[in-house]
Amino acid sequence: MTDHASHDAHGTYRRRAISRLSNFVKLGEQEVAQLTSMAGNHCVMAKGDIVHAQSSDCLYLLLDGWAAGAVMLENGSRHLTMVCLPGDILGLPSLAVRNPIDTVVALTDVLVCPIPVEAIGAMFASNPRLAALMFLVSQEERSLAIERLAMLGQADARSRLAALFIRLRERHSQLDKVGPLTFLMPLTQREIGELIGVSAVYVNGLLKEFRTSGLIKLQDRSLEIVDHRGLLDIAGIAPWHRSHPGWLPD
Amino acid sequence: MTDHASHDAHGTYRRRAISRLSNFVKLGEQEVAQLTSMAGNHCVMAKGDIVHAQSSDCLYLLLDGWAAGAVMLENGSRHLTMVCLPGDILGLPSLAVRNPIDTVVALTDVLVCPIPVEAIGAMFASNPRLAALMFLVSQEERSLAIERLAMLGQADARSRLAALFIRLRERHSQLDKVGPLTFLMPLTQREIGELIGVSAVYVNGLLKEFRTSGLIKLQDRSLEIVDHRGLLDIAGIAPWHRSHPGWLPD
DNA sequence: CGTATAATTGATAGAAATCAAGTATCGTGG
DNA sequence: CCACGATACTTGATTTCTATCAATTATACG
Repeated sequence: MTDHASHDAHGTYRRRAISRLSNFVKLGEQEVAQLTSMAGNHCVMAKGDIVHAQSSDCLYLLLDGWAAGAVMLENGSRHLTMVCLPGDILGLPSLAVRNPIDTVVALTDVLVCPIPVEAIGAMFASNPRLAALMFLVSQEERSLAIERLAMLGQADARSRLAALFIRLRERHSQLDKVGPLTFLMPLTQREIGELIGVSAVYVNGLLKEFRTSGLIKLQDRSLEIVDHRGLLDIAGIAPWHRSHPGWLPD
Repeated sequence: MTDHASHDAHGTYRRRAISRLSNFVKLGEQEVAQLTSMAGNHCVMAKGDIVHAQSSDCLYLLLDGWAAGAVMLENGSRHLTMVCLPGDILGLPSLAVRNPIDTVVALTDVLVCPIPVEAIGAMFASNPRLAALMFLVSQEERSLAIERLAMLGQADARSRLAALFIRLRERHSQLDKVGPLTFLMPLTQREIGELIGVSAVYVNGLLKEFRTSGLIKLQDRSLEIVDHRGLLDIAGIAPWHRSHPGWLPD
């Protein structure tokens, strides 16, 4: 994460981020170009920074690093509602609501591109296919949120932790096709607890259990999915499959 | 709910449903007409029916009655992820994903209009303002889901029940401006439990507590919010405020 | 009027939080 | 290179919240 600026001068990060979008539907050259042009100059933010708050009048395309949607409750605790990986657009939900829910915090140092909201409106007018794609991506994230909601309501902490690892791996492998079973997982135990709704102490015990059961290996912020089938069984979920709708315009 | 068909011949239910959309941004006459025309002939479904499953190739506009997004977990339990009121569009999240999450069940007898997905694609091409509005509405629902997610993860059952009643009242009063503090609330205690992630037995105890504390009155499926401020305090949330963005096309 | 569903109440069990204390681990500056 | 503080992790004891079980009483429904 030291060399962001110079790398992105070549558009490396932008291409990677946009490729995650275009694996939903095929995009033409000029559409990729339009997406690229919507995002302004990249900027770096430090771990712990608030990338997006309610007051902001722009969205952000995450180019590198991990972020998370965060909700601060009045009782003082924080919940992390989703993990954001490169290619995610940050701040969409807050377009519709004035309430200060859905802030986005950087979990690592991150590289982002601001996207003015006017560019979103312009995109709806000028390129309905891209608009529909953004709509679709947003529905996918909503579906993921619905799944987390259901598991938080009805499944125990063990299942929720297994589901977290499975979905993280799936989303991560959209980015880097190589070595999809081992990847950098920079979440602290506290953050994992904030994601699945348990205390950090309890996360610690679950991780110990997962390791001794041979489900995962986790050290130095590197996570290896050892027994994928076992994790699926514990989570009680199926692998995620995007649809490839034929109804998009163009 | 006996006379749906004849009433909707006059478009009463359609106008009410669409008015809930248009309180987000002002819609012109012809836009309302286009929205109305997208929805096909209404049909009635019975309490308990599955309104929308994954395989379906159309969405539904809910005209009357209550429905809910439901997730069936492999452990046999069911979670209700959102309450759907007239004016809600059912089935949007499943546009992006093949997994069979997000079914919609009728909590009462309901009146719905099917909307073919091709009509959504056509709307993106022909009326970007309506498309952006649907995008916005969807982001609002995502924000509501994010809030439920955070409360389920970090707040206790008492807070979650209070938050449920508050948000239900707010959404209900978008429909019927009269008597917003008392309204028909057809959820059973079991369904409330499936919404806030606790057992029906525990819901029973919480309701008893709410009644004796003078927070609510609840009988014959009619809910009265007696102490709104008290509920807000227990829930630890603020009233919901839609934004009125100026960036929509047209 | 019988039957299924919903609501209520009490007793017990289990899941996860909190409290407390201690041990890495790491970046920073002397 | 080491000392230092801050953050992250680990472990065990105790408490709180909520589930489950069991039994009873409404309430609706054909």
